[in-house]
Formats: sequence, structure tokens, C-alpha cells
Amino acid sequence: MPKRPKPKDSKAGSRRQRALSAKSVSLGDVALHSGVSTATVSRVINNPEKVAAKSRIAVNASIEALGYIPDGAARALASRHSGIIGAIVPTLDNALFAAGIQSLQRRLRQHDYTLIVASHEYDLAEELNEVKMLLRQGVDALLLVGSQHDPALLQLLAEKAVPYVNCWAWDSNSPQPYIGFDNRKAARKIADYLLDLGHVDLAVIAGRTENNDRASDRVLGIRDAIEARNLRLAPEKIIERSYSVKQGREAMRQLLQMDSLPTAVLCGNDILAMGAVAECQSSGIRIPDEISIAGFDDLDMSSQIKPALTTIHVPSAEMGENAAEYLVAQIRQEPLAPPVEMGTRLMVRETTAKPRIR
Amino acid sequence: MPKRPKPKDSKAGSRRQRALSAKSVSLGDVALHSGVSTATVSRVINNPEKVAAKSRIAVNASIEALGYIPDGAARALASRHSGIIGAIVPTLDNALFAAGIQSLQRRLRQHDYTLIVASHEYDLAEELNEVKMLLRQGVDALLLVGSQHDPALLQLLAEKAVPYVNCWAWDSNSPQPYIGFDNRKAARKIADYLLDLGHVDLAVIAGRTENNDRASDRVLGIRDAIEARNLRLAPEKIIERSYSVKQGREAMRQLLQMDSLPTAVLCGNDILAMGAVAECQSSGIRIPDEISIAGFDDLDMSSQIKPALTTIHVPSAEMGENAAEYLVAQIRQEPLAPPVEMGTRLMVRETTAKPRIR
DNA sequence: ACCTAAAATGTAAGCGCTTACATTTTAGGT
DNA sequence: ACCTAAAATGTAAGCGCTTACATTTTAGGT
Repeated sequence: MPKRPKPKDSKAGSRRQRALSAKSVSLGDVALHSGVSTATVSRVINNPEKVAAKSRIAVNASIEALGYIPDGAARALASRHSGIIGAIVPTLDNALFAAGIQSLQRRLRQHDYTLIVASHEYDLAEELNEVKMLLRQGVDALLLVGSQHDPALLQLLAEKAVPYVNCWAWDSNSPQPYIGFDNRKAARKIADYLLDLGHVDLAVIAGRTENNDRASDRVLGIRDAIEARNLRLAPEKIIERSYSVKQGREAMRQLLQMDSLPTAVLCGNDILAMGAVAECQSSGIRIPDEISIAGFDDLDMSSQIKPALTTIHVPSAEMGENAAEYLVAQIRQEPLAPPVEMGTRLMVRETTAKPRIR
Repeated sequence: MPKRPKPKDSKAGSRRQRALSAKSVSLGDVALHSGVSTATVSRVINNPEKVAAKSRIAVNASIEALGYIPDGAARALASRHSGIIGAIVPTLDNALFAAGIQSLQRRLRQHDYTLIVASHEYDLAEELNEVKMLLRQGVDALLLVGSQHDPALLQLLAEKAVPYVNCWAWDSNSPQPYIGFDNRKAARKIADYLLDLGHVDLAVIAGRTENNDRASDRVLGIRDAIEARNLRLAPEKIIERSYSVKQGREAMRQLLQMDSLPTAVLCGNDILAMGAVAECQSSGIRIPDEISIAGFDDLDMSSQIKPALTTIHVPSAEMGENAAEYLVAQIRQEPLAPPVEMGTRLMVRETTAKPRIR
């Protein structure tokens, strides 16, 4: 025999009154309206298959009629799941990340997860801060970029038992989970291509390598290719710049002022390459006749501009989708095949050719 | 003297046991550790000035020592504020929005707000869906793009009393809050410039105008300029395309196949303009000698590429900051000067010139 | 008609905070 | 030493859900 329910509002007019203007519809209101218990309403929302068709229909009608929107905070508090996944990228201002995030989000939404995006501007301390912020918001999982993080960051995630994955990179020697590709290998591929064409005087316009494993891996890959042929890359022939067309131009200008011009320039990404191309155009240097220029990332526009960029195609969209599936499976503790290394493709287009015989 | 802590787990073995592996540190643990009440710990976090220095220091030390991270869901539920602000943009894949969002986020973080970004791919129904999703997550305020929304969307925001603002647009006749600029006026400005140069045969490569007030306002502004001079824009001289370099090229190709070539092409944004430029370059048509091409938005790269784009500069970064300040003030119910229309600037560069005398 | 297991539903505790109000402590007069 | 107002602190209810366990209803035998 159930205990006699004492009138719930006996304490009406108590000390507590909220200044909430628009008194919102709660799950209790829906229960009252449809004549079932709050538990049943909750089930209709979260496990409809456990509810008899009749009540399910009634409850859904009430939800519709009252315009009920569940309170995410209450749900998160009670269930210990927020339905939020966080992604921390260096910047949204790079089409590469924007594209990946876009596809991540699309896929996440299909699984009813919300995405919070944060950026750290290539600052590891800031990245740790963002992780703390997202942890406070109760994210169920986290997407990070690359393999270089503050050690405290990984420890924090382990303590809180929050699943995560590193994207835009791949390291088979690391115990961390990766979804992405091997930047070093890919960079070696494009350097090899140039070397195979007969280029001997290479220069590199790299992204800032400090705290950026993707940028430094790309440089390493280029070095791998050069050293495998017993050639060498003079220190002044490698220039580090942050990722912008403007910086690419400036780096190229610097290169053009040197005594011996390189015959080919490998750029850390397409943005830098676009700058290098523009600077050559400004200086009347013909591409690829006088100089070859290669990018990395294969942004959408890279194949469309003139001259079309020779570059490495990177599977950003697919990576976003895979990351979404991976994280969702981790959260739900579903079995999942371990992620496999994703491939990159050399896209030979109009900015590279055999070196001119001088 | 701290009270003797009674064993917290006296009820261990009760019916309720959570599968939470890493039993997290709670505010109660911090209180116990520092010998104060939970209320005082809460005050240290939210209103430190109301707590005596001595306890404040003790509590902060405990927070540090235990690695306490507050539970956002619990806090949101109890305080009715999530500390989350949502932004719904058409797409992150457009550098324009990415830049604005980036600065929005930077500023929001200074005020301790977290940003959730969603995108709707230029689909109004999807936009409404995203609003519902964000409302479920309990956002304190919302940033939208443009002025065209599902009517149910605004009604929903009104019901829930959630502050919002429309960005990247300006409409002095609307009762809705805007932070942005007048697309129509700006488009007229660049069209006037071309007309003043002596161009008579204009063509337009517009963005998709359906459900996109920014795109259609830009077309209207161009029409304003043309009609003010009693000229006219032939229907076949205005082509609608989605925003991509590829689409820009295709549209330009279409234009180039027509009997009478326009002397100037106004593009809906810089991306489209870059495509138009590339197509001309492919076809051996000299810019600006044979044809002038104008963009819109002034993306970072637009001034750096060759030829540098003539375009309209749009204050995306500043807009993001203003929007952040506006929304935060709205949430805190602080007084705030009403937003003022933001200006745009015509950037004359290398893709436009006087028409050649034929 | 009656019994039993399975399905459906209900009850109420608990998630981890905030905060109104109550109580205690402190500071500053006299 | 004592009084009073202000400052600091504590108590405990309540935020809106989920879910373990208890209870009721239903379906399917006999």
C-alpha cells in the first residue's frame, strides 16, 4: 500500500519564490496534462519502446500541446550525461578545421549530440584552460587536434574518465587514440614527388612548429625525403610563418631575395602556398616554369584557383565523421573496431613541374 | 575549529549506486576539506567579495588541492543560468562566419561564457531545429545571422525570454535587434563605383537568394544603383550560385558564353569573385583590362592574392565583439546603448578599372 | 475462473549545486 | 563591559529531471 501522499504544496507560500518571469513547462506539467506519472513521461522521451502505445501517444500529444522542451541541465544532472561533445581546435579561421568541424557536427547531430567548439590559437596552456571549461560544462567526450598537449590535460581526462580522440594526426607509436593521417609520411610523399622531378634546390615555408606537431611533422617528412637522397636543406631555406596568405607572401619575398633561388618551394599548407604563388606573380616569376610551389591540405579552392595548386589531399570531412562515430561509440561503450590510419593523396596540378635547366 | 566530519558514506549500500567510476570531487567535499559550509564554498566561487579573506583563502586552497571542477549542470539547474551562449550560422565553411565567430568566442570567454556553434546550411527549418536544441541545452542567449527566420523561432525565443541578436545585417525598420551593416547599401556603394567608372554592361554572380536576406539585399543594392541611372540589368545577366570558388567559375563561364560580354561583374562574395577571376584567367581574359570583377566581404586573403580583389570590407571581427558585449549585457540586464549601424568600406584594388573603349 | 510471468506504470530519492532566510560573529560605538 | 548594526556564515529547500525498486495491469496459459 503506497504511503498516503501528503499534499505536495502544503508549503506553498514558503520562503522560496523564483523571479522566473516565463514559468516554463516542466516534465511534471506534461505528466499532469496526460494523466501519467513523471516516470512515464521521462520514459516516453528516453525509452519510448518501454511504454505502451496508448500512453506514448497521449504523452507525445501533451508534449506537443504544451510546447514542452526538456531542461538539459536537469537531465544532465540526473543522468550524468550532458549530450554535449566538445572540440578544441587551434582556430576556426583555417578552412581545414572549419571543414572538419562542419562534418563532425553534422554527424554528431544525427546521434543527437550537441557540439561545443573552442579554439586555443596554438597555445597549449589555453588548450588546457578550454578543456577545464568544457569539463565544467560536462562534455561527454572531447575532440582534440594533434598529439601535443599539456600533460595535465590528459591526466585530467583520465581522472574524469572522459573519452577523447586526437585528430588531424596519426602516431602508431602512441597509446593515445588517433583519427587522422600521418603528416610526416604525407609530407615526404610530396617532397619525393618534387625530388623525383629533378628538383635539387628546395626551400620550405613551414607553419609555426612550436607546439604544433602537424607543422613539425610536415617539416620532418620533407627532411626525410631530402636526406634519403643525401641532399641537404640549408637552414636559411626553411622559413617558419603563421598560416596566412600574407605570411606566405612575405616568406616568399624573403626567399626571392636570396642569392640562390630554390627551384621548388614546399609550403606548410595551401594558404601559405597561395601567398607564395601571389608573391611570385607580383614579381613576374613564372609558375611552374621558373619555380614550383606545393601546398598541403587541398582546400576546396585549391583546385579551382589559377594556377591550381599541387598539394596533398587530406580527408578532413571523412575524419570529422569518423571522429563523431568513434566518440559516440566510446560514450555508449559500444564495441568499435580500432581506428585505422587514414590516407592522404598527392594532387599534382599546375604549380609544379620539372625544374628548368639553367 | 572544524566540526568533526561525520562519515559521509553512512548510507553506503543504499539502493542507489552509480556506476560512476571516477567518483568526482563535489562542492561538499571542498566544504568538508576546508571546514566551512557548502554555502560558503559556493560564495567563494560566485561572490568572493562576500566571504572573509580567511575563509576565501582556505576554500581556494582546498579547491586547488582537490582539483575541484564545479558541475555545470548542477549549477545551471540551481541558478537558472547555464553560462552558455549559442550561435547559429549558415555554415562554418565560409571564412566570413568563421572570423566573426572566432572573435565572438574570444570576447565571450573574457566574460566567462561558453559558446556553442551550430549551423543550418541555409535551411530555415534546420535553423529552428537548432534553436530548439540549444534551448534544451539551456543557452542564456543566442546569436543569429540575418533577418530571415522561421516565425516560430522568434516566438519561441520570446516565450522563453532568451535574448538574441541578428548579425551580418542591419534593418532600421525592424523591431528586432541587429548588430551589423546594411548589405543593400554596401552593395549599392560598390555598384555605384563601377557605374561611376563608366561601366554600363553589368552582370551579377549572386549567392543563393532564397532564404538568405544578405544575398538578396546585395542584389537589391546593385539594382538600386543600376536603376538610379536608368540602366537595366537583363535577367540572364544575373546568375545565382551557392558560395564556392567552383560555382563562381561556372557562373563566369556561363557569362563568357553569352553574345554580349559584360564589362564588369559584381559577385555576391569574395569566394564567388575568386572563381570568376580564375575562370577569366583560364580563358585568357585580362583583368581588369577586359573585364572588371568585384567581390564582397574582404576576406583576409582577398587583398593578398593576385590580382587583389576590389571588394567591400565588412567588419566581421568587430561585429563579433559587439555581439558578445550586447548579449552579455542583455543577460545581465545591464543598461546598454542601442546598437548602431556598422559601416562598410569600398576597397578598390586590382580587379576593377575603367571599361575599355571598344 | 484462476494462476503466473511479463509488461507497464508509479513512487520517491537523489543528481550537485544556489540562495532565502536564520543564526552567529565581528566591529565600533558608548 | 555592554549594546547594536553590519558582516560573515550556516541550514536546508529547491532547481527539473532519471531511475531503482515496488506495485499494478495485462496476456497467456490451464
